Amino acid sequence: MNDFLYLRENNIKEIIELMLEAYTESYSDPYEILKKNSFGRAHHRLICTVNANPGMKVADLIKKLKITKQSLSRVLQELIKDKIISQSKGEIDGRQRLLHLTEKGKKISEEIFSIQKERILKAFKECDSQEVLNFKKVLKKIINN
Amino acid sequence: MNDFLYLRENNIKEIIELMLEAYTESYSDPYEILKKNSFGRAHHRLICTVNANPGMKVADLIKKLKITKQSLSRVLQELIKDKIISQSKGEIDGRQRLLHLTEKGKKISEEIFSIQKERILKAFKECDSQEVLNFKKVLKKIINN
DNA sequence: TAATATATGTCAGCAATACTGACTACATAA
DNA sequence: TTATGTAGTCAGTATTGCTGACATATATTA
Repeated sequence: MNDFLYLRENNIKEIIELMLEAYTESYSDPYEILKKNSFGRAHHRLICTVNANPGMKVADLIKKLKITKQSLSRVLQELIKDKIISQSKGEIDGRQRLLHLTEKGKKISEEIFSIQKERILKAFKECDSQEVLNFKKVLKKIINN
Repeated sequence: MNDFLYLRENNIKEIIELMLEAYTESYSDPYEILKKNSFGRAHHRLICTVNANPGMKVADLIKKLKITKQSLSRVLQELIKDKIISQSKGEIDGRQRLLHLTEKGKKISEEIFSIQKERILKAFKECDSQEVLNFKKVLKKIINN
């Protein structure tokens, strides 16, 4: 018996397309809230990433978002000016600027999240815990490469 | 016993961020091949979606990609001019333009896919069939809302 | 200490992707 | 026939991304 159908080209191709769809849907859900705050896709990605990695340095943010420091800078300075994100000097390496969400930033992040959560929660409620656990495990494997 | 930890806010928040990362990584892998053909992110999304939904109509493509018809048009016309995508008049409804990859389009799509596949295959090889099956199931649930 | 390397920031210009609004052409449906 | 739906187009603008060049502060190395 062939137990490796899940490694077949057609299955992988389908999954790659499903990931595009799931991402496009999930990250367009909070469009209105973002717009209300004059934020776009770039701000969203930045807020979400800093929220998940408090205290990360600028270089790491650039690597994760896969944009140049000049592209990052425009959006980051906007968010710092709006007091959504704060910077602190690295204690070990004083050249680094460590990024955090401010209280205001956390509040907006929660608003955004609460919208995105709806879709995910609805999906997860139709699944059991093992299925969601496996979903998360595979997601992580896709990233760690 | 609480079997619903997987529905908790922090878990969902983490997964939303993982989806952003996995998408960003997966869809930047084939950057060089796209660049070689003078294609960008927009062309990539379009090729991937038409490949997964041969014969889809323009309106459906707009809905899936969540862009305006004007934004779509520029990129679509480029791909039609380059003979990557072809249009045919709908047989039932003559107003529709049904989209297909040409032979050339299928070839490029395969090239792109073969690069993206590497990451996914490597991840899947570290998982068993049930885990991948569950991953796909949950992805689909996230989309169908 | 002096020279070099690293992390970050900034300025200028350009390219790609996306938006709105207005209008046209054609096919279908009422 | 008239109204509606599908697609295409033109013009202008906003956002997000890029490259190249240069500046500043801090850390590391010779």
